[in-house]
Amino acid sequence: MVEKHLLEFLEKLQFLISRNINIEHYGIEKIKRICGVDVAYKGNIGFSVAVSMDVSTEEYQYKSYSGEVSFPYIPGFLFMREAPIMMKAIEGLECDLLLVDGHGLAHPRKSGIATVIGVLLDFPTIGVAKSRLAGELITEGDIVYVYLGGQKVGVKFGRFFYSPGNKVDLQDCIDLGRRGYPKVLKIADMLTKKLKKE
DNA sequence: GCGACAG
DNA sequence: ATCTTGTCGC
Repeated sequence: MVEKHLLEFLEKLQFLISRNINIEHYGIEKIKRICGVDVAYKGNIGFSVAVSMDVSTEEYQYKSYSGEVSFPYIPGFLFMREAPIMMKAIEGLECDLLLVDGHGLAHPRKSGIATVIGVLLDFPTIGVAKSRLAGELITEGDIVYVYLGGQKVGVKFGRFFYSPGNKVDLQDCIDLGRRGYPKVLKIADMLTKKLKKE
């Protein structure tokens, strides 16, 4: 159980982080290497895997980290549970853009796990989630947007949600989403589950 | 009070 | 996320 005063404190940190987001166009086409990070669990042990892949050759390398995870999963506070071990797995890998399993701006306080990691590392990140956390879906033309507080904070392609973490913009999310579910995340998910079995 | 709720 | 077999559908 997590005390109310701690969550209120964490909310303040999230507002601080959200005020430090840099929304700017990156340009998906300029990416040489792309990274993806995911986590799987076996009881209270978390296994995180970060995959770095060359966009043109699809050659990839990965790094993993495992350790006890004590913070519980609380909607809106996923970063406290997974960001620490995700960042350990990412450490040392080289890439231009990092994809995080979870939301970025499409969060109640515009501070999803992809945003937290992006701001802490001062690095370009995009959150890719499998389900909605906040906001409403509005279709405009051929794009389904996630609206929150009257502004577009993400997009939905197929069954996946893409939202800016840091140093990218909605257009980058659209360009990424149109390419289908990122291979690096698929590989990271696969490795993460394989790792916890051994 | 009730429903919603990333992984 | 995880617990879990077969099964309906593209």
